[in-house]
Amino acid sequence: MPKVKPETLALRREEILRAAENCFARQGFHQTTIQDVIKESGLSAGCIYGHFASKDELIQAISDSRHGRDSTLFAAGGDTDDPLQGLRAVARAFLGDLQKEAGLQARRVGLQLWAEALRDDVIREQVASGIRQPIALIAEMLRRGQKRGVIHRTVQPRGAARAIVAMFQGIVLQRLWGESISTSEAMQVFETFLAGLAAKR
Amino acid sequence: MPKVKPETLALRREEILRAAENCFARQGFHQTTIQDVIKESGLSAGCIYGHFASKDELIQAISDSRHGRDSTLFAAGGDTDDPLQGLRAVARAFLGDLQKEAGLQARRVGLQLWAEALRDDVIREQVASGIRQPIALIAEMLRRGQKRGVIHRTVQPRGAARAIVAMFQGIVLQRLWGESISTSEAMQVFETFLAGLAAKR
Amino acid sequence: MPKVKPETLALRREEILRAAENCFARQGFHQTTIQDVIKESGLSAGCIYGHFASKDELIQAISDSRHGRDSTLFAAGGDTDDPLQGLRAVARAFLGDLQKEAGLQARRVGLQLWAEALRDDVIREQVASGIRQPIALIAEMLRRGQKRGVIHRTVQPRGAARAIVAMFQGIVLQRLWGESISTSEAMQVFETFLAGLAAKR
Amino acid sequence: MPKVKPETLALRREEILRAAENCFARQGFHQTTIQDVIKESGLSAGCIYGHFASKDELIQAISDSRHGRDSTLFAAGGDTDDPLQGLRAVARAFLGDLQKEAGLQARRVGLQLWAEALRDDVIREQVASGIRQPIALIAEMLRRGQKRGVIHRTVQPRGAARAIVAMFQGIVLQRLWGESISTSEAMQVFETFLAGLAAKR
DNA sequence: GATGAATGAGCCTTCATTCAT
DNA sequence: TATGAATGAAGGCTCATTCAT
Repeated sequence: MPKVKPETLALRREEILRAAENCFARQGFHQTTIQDVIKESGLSAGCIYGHFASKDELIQAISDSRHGRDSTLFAAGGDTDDPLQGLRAVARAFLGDLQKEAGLQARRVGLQLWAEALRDDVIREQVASGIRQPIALIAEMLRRGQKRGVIHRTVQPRGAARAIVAMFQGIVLQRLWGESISTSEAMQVFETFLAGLAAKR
Repeated sequence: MPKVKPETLALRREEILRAAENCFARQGFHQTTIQDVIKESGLSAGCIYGHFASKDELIQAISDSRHGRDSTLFAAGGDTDDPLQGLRAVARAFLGDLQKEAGLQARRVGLQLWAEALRDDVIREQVASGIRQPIALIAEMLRRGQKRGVIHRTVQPRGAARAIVAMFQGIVLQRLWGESISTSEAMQVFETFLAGLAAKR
Repeated sequence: MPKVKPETLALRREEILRAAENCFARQGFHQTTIQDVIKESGLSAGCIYGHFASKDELIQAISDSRHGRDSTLFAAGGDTDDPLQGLRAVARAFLGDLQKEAGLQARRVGLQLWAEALRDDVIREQVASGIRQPIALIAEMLRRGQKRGVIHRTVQPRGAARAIVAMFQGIVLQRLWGESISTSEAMQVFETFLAGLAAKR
Repeated sequence: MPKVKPETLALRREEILRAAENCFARQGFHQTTIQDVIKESGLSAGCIYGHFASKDELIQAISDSRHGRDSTLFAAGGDTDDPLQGLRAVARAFLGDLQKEAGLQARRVGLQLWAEALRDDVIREQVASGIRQPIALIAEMLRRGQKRGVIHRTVQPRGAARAIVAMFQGIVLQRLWGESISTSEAMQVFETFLAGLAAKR
C-alpha cells in the first residue's frame, strides 16, 4: 500500500534529523529556525512537516536519538569483573568520546537538552533516565566490589555512583566551554578518587 | 538638578533585573518575552528599555549579576588552615545553597547561561571565569595541603580541583532535574573522595 | 522544479509595488505603515517581506521604478530636427502628463523622493540623474540649434537647459499643490521663453 | 501676573524653534524625534511641551516662521520702476540667498514643507500663499512694464510670473541636491528669458 | 516653569505552519 | 510525496506624550 518503501521514509527522516542536529548544535533550539533546517537539509518546508508535525516534535526526536547514546558508553565497563577496572573503562570511554568532534557535537545538543529539561517534562524524563541508568550501573558495580572486598565498606554505592556521574557531567560542561582536558590527565585524577573508593587505602 | 535620587535609578534597575530573573528561571531566556518581564515587573516597555537597551543586554546583566555569586560561596573555605576542613566547608556551603529556593532559582538561570555560553562569547567568558576562580582556589588549598603533608603528594592540584568543581556542577544539574540530594548524604560521599586525596590512606 | 512560473513572481512584486505606491502617494513614505500596504494590497506581511527585505527596500524599489519615467517623457522631442519644435514637443508631453491622474500620482511620489533625496544618498543619486539626463538632452538640442542658426548664439546651452528643467519642476510643484495649470496657457507662456532663445528676436 | 517676563517666554520659544529647525533640516520632520530636539536644544521634554502642545504644532510653527521669508526676498524688486531691472534685482536676491548656508538650511526645511503640503491642508495653504504673493508681485511688475511698453504686449503677466517663480523653485531643488549654481551664470541665463519678455526683441 | 522617568499604543519584522500545485 | 509562496500571530522595540517632583 505505501508507495514508497518504508526504508526510504526512515532514511529521509534520518536526513532531516541530522540536518536539524547540526543546526541545533550550532545555534541552539530556539535560535534555529525551520528555515535553517531547510537550508541545511536541502529539503523543503513541506517535506519536513511531512515527517515531523512541528518544531517541538523535531526537538523531541533529537532528544530521543540522543537518549541511548550514553548507555552505550557506560556499557563499556559492564564486561569486567573488577569494579575498579570497570570504572576505569567507563571513564576512558567517556573521556575518549569527548575528544572526537562527533562526541562534542552530541554533547553540545545534550547541553541544550539539559537546559530544556527545566521546562519540558518529557525531555526532563529522558535526560533524567539517561543518567539514572549509568548511576544504577555504577552503583551495582560498587556493590559487587564491596562484596568482593575491593571497595571500601563505608562507601555508599548509590551516592558515590551519583557523584561519579556528576563529575563526568561537569567535565562535559568544561570541555564544551573550550577547556582542553586530556584523557591521560583526567584519568590520573580519576585514580585519586578511585583510591578513595578502594578498600585498601 | 536631578529630581530623582540616583539611588532610585539603581533600585529600579534592580527591580527589573529581579523580574527578569524570575521569568528567565521559569521559562528560559528565549521563551521569555519582554511582555512577560513587563507583567512580572508591573512596569512598562518604555521603562524597561530606558534601563536596558535590549533584551540581550538584560540577559547580559543577569549573567553579570550571577557572576559573583559562586565566588562568595567558594570563599567559605578560605579562612581555614586545614585544606580538608576547607574543602568540607566549601562543600557544605555549596550544598546548603542548593537546598534554598533562592539558590535553586539562581542555578536555574545559571543552567541557561551554561547553555548560552556555547553561542555567546561574553557569557562564555563569564561562565568560564566563574569556574576558573573556584578551581584556582581549591588547587591552592590542595597545594598548601601537600606542603603540610595532609594531601597525598601524587595528587595533581589543578586537575583534582577541576574534578571537584565538575562534581559540584553535576550535582547542580541533577538537583535541578528534581533529584533530592540531601546535604548529609552528599557530604558523606564527599568524604570518600577526600579520603582519596588524603596523605594517609 | 519551480511549481510557480517565474513570471508570477514578478507579477506579485509589481502588485506589491503598485499598492505601496498608492499608499506613498496618499500618505508619504513615513506616514505609510506596512499595515497600510498590507491592506491596500490584500496580501500578508510575510508575503510582502518575502519580496522586499524591508520598508526601505520598498521605498528604494519605488524610486527605481519612477526613475525611468521622465526619460520617456523627455524622449518626446528627440525625433524632431528643429530644436524649437523639439522643445515644444517635450513641453507638451510633460504638461499633458500632468493632466492625467496617473501622471499626478507619479509626481506625488516623486515629490516625496525629492525631499527624501536630502537624506538618502541612493535616492539623491537617482533623482539627480533623472534630471541630468533631460538637461543633457535639451542642452544638446540647443547646441544643434545654434549650429543651424535657429538658437541665439549667446545662449548657454547647459545653463538654459537647466533653467527649462527647473521651470518644469516648479510647475509640477504648483500643480501638486492644487493649482490648475492648463496646457494651452502654459504652452503660450513657454513660447515667450522660446522667443528669448530664438536667434531672430 | 505672569511670573516670567513675556519676552523671556518668546525667547525660549525661539530657542526651541531654532533647535527644531536644525533637526528638521538635517533629518526631516518624521525622522526627527522629540528626543533629538531635546538634545539639540539642551532643554527637557516637559519644557518643550510647555511651549508647544505637540510635535505637529512644532512643525506648524516652523512652517509659520518660514512663511514670511520669501516675501522679504521678492520685495527686493519692488522699489525699481523698470520691471526688467526689478526682475533682475529679485533674481539676484534669490540666487544670492542660495549661496549662504542660512538660506540653504531654510530651503531644506522648505522642501520638506513642500512635500508635507500634499497631506496637510494648513501647510499647503501656507506654502501656496507663499508662492501666490511673489507671483502676484511679478505679474504686477510685468503689467506695469507692458503699460510702459518695456514688456512685450503678448506676454501673459500671470502665466509668465508663475513660470518665473517655478524656475526659481526648480533651481532651489537642484541646488539642494548638490548642484553648484553660480549666481553669475544663472543671471546670464535669466537674461535670455528676459529677452523673451522684452518688447524689443 | 522646568525636569526626566514612566507610559503604552503601535511600528517593523520574523517565523512556525499551511496548502495549492 | 515534495515544493515553496503565502499566512498571520507575536515579538522586540520606539517615541510622542504625561505628570509627580
